[in-house]
Amino acid sequence: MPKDIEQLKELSLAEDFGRLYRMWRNVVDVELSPLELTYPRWTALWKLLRLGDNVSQKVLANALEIEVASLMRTLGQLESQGMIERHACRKDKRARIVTLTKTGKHLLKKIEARIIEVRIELLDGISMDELFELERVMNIIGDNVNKKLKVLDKSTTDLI
Amino acid sequence: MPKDIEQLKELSLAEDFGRLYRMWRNVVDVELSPLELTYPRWTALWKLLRLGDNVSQKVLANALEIEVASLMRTLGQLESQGMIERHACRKDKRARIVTLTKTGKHLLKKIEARIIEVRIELLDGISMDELFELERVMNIIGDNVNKKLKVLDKSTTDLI
DNA sequence: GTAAAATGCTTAGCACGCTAAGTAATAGCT
DNA sequence: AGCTATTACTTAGCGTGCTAAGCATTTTAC
Repeated sequence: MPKDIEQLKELSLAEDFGRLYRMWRNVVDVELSPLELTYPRWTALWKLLRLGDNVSQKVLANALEIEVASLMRTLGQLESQGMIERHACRKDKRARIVTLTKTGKHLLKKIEARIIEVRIELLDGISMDELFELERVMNIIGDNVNKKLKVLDKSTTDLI
Repeated sequence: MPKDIEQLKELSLAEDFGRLYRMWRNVVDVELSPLELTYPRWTALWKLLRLGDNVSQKVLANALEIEVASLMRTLGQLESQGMIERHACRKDKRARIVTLTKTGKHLLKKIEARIIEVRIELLDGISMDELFELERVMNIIGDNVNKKLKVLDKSTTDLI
């Protein structure tokens, strides 16, 4: 897969990813700010619903593609807002199971339509095929990064 | 551009953007850590070189797609590392012009090859055409976000 | 020419990602 | 069964993005 070095120099793909992420989050934040919901909060609620509303913190963090440690703050906020509850798992006392409260479910119903509308607006002019292609290419990059990180990790542990 | 609502619900594009950005940054951080260079630092140096090494902080921030305020910390660090210098612009005393020092230029020469190698590795399996297509689609999303933000901004200032 | 608006920088403090280190519970090995 | 490694969570603190507010300078409008 030979590439033109000069073109590669002018790329700023990673910055573009970061920028799009921040911009997108910003739009949704503005949209949902009347409901006291920030981006990490509503995505957690949203994902929780889609996962079946009865999963451990670890499973939820994986689905959200963030670290468990990063999720803790958000879950704490949602809990004190009365949107979710956390209770110890019976089978595995280490794990804490997260569930939506009635309030949380109710809120989700209210925002669902808005979220979808925003997605449609922000993806205007892009076909589903182009979208899947976008995801495909991004997944390749993700895989490459993981491969690379594994190598880098190995090269440091080798020194021990 | 009609879209399948159910498919849209399962998307997590913004999260993917964020994840890729963090992962990519992480790889480069590990690669360049022996040189005391973090991601924002070397990208600033890199972009500065490409802009001609004699630009205001504002121009640099724009090129890096971040806010001037965010750039300040990084420039401060680079300055105290002796990589760049900032001096008042003669024509406009408000502006501060950023230039690479000899040390900075020297360092850039050293890392240039590494940066390109990493890009090639992380983009393995993706053709230049696919890459341009990726950028094209991402730009559309960026434009849509900007349009949307403009509308949202207007709708709040209208209330004043 | 001066008052008002805009611009460029700076500082201060927030948001949300991360890693590192610690604890309790579980799983695996002999 | 008991020792060790692993797992799930938690806490603490960092990094890098942001907005808000303030200052000095420049530009614009009258």
